[in-house]
Amino acid sequence: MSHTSYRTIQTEVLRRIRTRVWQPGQIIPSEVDLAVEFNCARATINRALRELAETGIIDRRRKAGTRVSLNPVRKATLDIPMTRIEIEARGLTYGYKMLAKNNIPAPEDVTVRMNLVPLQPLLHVKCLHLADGKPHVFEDRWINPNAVSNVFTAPFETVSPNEWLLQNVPISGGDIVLTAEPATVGDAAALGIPKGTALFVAERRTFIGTDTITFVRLAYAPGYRMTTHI
Amino acid sequence: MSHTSYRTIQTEVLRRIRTRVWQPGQIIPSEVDLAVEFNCARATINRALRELAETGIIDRRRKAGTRVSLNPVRKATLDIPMTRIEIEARGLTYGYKMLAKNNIPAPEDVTVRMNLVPLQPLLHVKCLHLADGKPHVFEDRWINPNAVSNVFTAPFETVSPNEWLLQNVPISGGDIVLTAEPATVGDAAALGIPKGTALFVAERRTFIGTDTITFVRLAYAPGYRMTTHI
DNA sequence: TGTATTATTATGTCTGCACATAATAAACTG
DNA sequence: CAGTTTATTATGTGCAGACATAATAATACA
Repeated sequence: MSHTSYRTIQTEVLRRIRTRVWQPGQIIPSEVDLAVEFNCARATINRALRELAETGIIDRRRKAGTRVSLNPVRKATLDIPMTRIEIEARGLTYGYKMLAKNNIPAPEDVTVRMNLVPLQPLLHVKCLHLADGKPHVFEDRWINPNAVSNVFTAPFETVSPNEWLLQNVPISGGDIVLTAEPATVGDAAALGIPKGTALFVAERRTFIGTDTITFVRLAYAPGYRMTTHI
Repeated sequence: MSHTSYRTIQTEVLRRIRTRVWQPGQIIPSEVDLAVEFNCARATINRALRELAETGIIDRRRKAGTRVSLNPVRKATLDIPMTRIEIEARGLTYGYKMLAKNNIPAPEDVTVRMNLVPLQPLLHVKCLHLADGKPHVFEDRWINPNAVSNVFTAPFETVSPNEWLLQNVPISGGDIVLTAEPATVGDAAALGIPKGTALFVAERRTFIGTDTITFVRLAYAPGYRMTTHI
């Protein structure tokens, strides 16, 4: 066996798990043993298994060894592109319209989520992303000017906060909450749909260090599908 | 600098990207150069950058080199646990109730999605997962008996298909579609909510090789939040 | 001048070795 | 025997070197 790549090993390991040669909860041979079996370096086995562990298929612990996951928590990867790119990737024409821009004290539910003091003034931008002229997603965003000093120079009349922030603010961490909600009056007006329509909603918080940069609620027009694969 | 781990390098690379020392679209020094700068092996730089590339922060291409992503497609990881585990992890009591089980010809929308011939008999199971006695998610599942020969022996009266399949069927892959839908009559009856309520719905297909094992529609009770972080 | 061929180069992967570290098992001790 | 200390061990990480491969740049050629 000459060409023993880490991918070959992954395939074989997956086959053994699928065919129950190695059963859920069971320990599998050590890296050293597998390296002997596959006639390769331990580093190669290590890489193969490390990547599989990242997907949740196997569990690894020092000294305890590697075992097939008992409670398979599969991990799927969601791609979070810029909205413009997402629309253009579907072959549709992207359109953008700013609906409102204010620098106002944020309501409490926003300041709580952003971990800021109540009534702190934040930049509030509402806008609409269009696909082939039709409303695609309604963006309702709060931006912390203290974390993004030059935000007042941003041309949100022509560039979406989504895009401007991605291009102008240092990349950092965040979290995302996906829910289904009935369309509010504001959603309904922006998207041109009846109030109460079931909407796919994503709420995202973005941090830099411990500061919350921005909080955004994205209400997608009916029919939106977020897809991923395992 | 003695302790130059790949994590240290990742942190520093991220810092340079955040602080615009390396700007979006710009090429960054080669692995060899960075190895010299950080006084470590190229393999260490390689690992640091390879992992960052997996998150979409940088783009790497042979010969062309490594550059900071111009259109950052962030990648978030969704955990897909067994429903029982998901509920118990929140400290709630898990409950399960089978609502129906039939071996019937599947409707066309199901056979299409499962890539099967029309009207093929499939095992249809409807059930409810409860959290602290309250409906949590309504599971409407179709199982291909040809791909899961022993499915008729499965005790779906007491164990959910979700759980039984994960424990008993070798899975090779699948895809997930997340949407928001108004509750159907069936959803409403199962979950005890008004028809038309906005529901978070996940549709999952699971494959073994090219065969579709199962197609499931999971309609979550109002208030369900799917969370992830970047 | 446009096209085909041939370097060149940065990343991709593998090896063999070394030491670090966390978690367990074994030994020890009061 | 319970509790603590001390091996032991599988994985985690790092290094130096080698060859593979894809993509570009340079060159040769028609």
